Amino acid sequence: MNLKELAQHLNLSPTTVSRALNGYPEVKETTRRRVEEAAREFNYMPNAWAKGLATGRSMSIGHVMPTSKMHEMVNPVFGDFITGASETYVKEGYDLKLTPVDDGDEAQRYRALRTRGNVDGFIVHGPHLTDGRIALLREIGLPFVVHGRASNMPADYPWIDMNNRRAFERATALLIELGHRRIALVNGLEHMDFAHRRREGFLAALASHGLVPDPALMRGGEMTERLGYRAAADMLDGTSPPTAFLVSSMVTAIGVRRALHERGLELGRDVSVIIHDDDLGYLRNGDDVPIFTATRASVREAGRRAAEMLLRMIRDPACAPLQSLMEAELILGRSTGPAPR
Amino acid sequence: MNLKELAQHLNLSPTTVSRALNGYPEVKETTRRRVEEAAREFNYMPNAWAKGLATGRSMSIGHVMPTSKMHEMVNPVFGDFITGASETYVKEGYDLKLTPVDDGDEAQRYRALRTRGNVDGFIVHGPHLTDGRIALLREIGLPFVVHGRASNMPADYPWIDMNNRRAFERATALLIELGHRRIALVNGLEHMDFAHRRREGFLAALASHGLVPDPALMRGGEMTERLGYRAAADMLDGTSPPTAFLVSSMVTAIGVRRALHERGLELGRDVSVIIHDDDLGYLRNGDDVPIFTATRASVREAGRRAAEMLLRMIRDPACAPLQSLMEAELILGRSTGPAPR
DNA sequence: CGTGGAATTGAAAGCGCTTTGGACCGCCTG
DNA sequence: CAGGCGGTCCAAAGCGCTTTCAATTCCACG
Repeated sequence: MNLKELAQHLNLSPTTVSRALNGYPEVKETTRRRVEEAAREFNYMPNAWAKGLATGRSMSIGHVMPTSKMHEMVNPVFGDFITGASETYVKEGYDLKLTPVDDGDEAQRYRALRTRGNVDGFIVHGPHLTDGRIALLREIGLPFVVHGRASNMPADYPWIDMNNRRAFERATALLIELGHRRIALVNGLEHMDFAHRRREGFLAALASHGLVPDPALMRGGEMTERLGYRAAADMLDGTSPPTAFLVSSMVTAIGVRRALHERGLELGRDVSVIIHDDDLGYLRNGDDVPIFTATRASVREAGRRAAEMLLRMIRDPACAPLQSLMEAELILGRSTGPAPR
Repeated sequence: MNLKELAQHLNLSPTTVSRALNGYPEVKETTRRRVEEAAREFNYMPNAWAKGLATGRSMSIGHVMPTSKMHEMVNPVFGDFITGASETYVKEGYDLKLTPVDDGDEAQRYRALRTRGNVDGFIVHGPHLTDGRIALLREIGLPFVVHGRASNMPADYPWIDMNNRRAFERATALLIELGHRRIALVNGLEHMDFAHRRREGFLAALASHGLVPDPALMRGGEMTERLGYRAAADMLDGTSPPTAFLVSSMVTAIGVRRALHERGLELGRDVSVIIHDDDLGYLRNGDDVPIFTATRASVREAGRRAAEMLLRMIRDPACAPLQSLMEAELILGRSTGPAPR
């Protein structure tokens, strides 16, 4: 059943039916109802391609995930973000188009999505400190929102981010107040912007308490269980082991915990750990009582909001670049305690 | 730059240019080259909407994720599967369209995707033992591939699955051979087909060794860390605790490990654990030496293959339903050992 | 009653591509 | 030389929708 057939059934012109269905004001209320009813009855739905062709809008959003950075991107964070974004899209009638892209032809690919006209906007995932995609997308001229920021770029693009710096600064300060002096940082890959900011927060807190950072207690890498295990193992077996860890992800912290257990150390008594918790659906930080003390911010919520921002910018192209900073909450679990003497 | 403009530049008709670009035989070789060159030069790409409208093919595949089963679906397995599928799609010029769907209007939504004509096929995620989507999709008439199977349905639809039954049967047999008699199963949600099959495999192995399953040692649920912890804690504190665990996921096993450690039990010595390992990118089961003894099958590879099957069926609609069963490999890690006496 | 403006509806021209049904040309065959 | 036949190319008709512009109807009002 297409528009023309539906119109014939109703003894109306396609014009009127189209208008009725799209909420234009110049159609009589009774006609509109008649049309809507018939549309429901025959289960009519406009053909997306024809509509896209006629309107120039595609009603879909491109999420481009770089595959060479796969380890970083195809991770639960990505999944949860996408889910959040989808919740918004589905409400507004948008679709989500996922495009993996090999690192080389990134520009090529964005342009293709543009000129083939099949997305109305982009979400950019996993920005680096310096990230060429921002200039590229601006040049391409389609609305976009970056999940995260790129510290080394002029900050006049649209983004949504969690306040990584503040979160890690607060967490570090908490550990210091608990008496810890040798605090380790197990971070993500530090060319990624979020990890860089976390480190800044960490360093700022140390500095403001007059502590000198020890390079031996800072480690960055892909946030795997293994990284946590290795980093913790090395540090704990070192000459002057840390009494506390700041860990960038739940998964990594599990590795840290493994190293602790292996050495007969008890979490929260012998060694304190604070993690950043993205509040992922399937990897919860305890239920009633959090296992880990954590800075927490829902990445799913970020996805929802990013999508809202993007849609708003699509609807109103004149709109200034929207930006949004989310604060993490600091929640107390059982993994922190006063520094052992 | 659109087709017409390109044609004018070349002093050709749009017809010829279109044919040249789409590899039709009735265009002179020199003309074709001229056209291709110009297309490259002006960076011409056909408008996807127009093309879709004209051809009736959309060059995109729908992945529908049910949001009420979110906990099960939006998990790393889903992410890795998608990644694998994308690798295939991108090679063949397809796009991946992600649609979350509220449980109620599932049928509605599939139909909408169909009649609005914006996908050429579906991948079905997370089949239940009895799953209405299969009949629905068949009725809708678009090609589809199910990731997993639905045991209670006639098996004449296209699917790709891992041999869950065999994997768990082998794993159980291994534990029995190591002398274990009280073996616990910490499974996924057992209305999900994969979990059901795993349990069958587990039971079959017990039976064929003359062992009687103990309901107190079987638990199913969402495969979270917490499930593993709770299940293990309860069972270990019970009247006759198990000496070995069979665990359906890496994440869950981490919870089991936590319970063990808390009780001063050592993995592989006091208690053996075998997991199923989906070989996820960021949650590896060790590197050189696997931490857990595991049945392993790459879910990403499954995604790749599922996509290939689907594309083949799209190209050849007369093609019989493709089906593919992948075997898991059993890898020995450090989490298993002879039963303590 | 006539009239102008608002309300309502339609005809038709795209949107950018594919594809059908020729047209034209050169060349081979009988 | 007529007829036929590949080899190339093009004009034009869609695909199903939106949107501009114009037509028609309906009323209120003078």
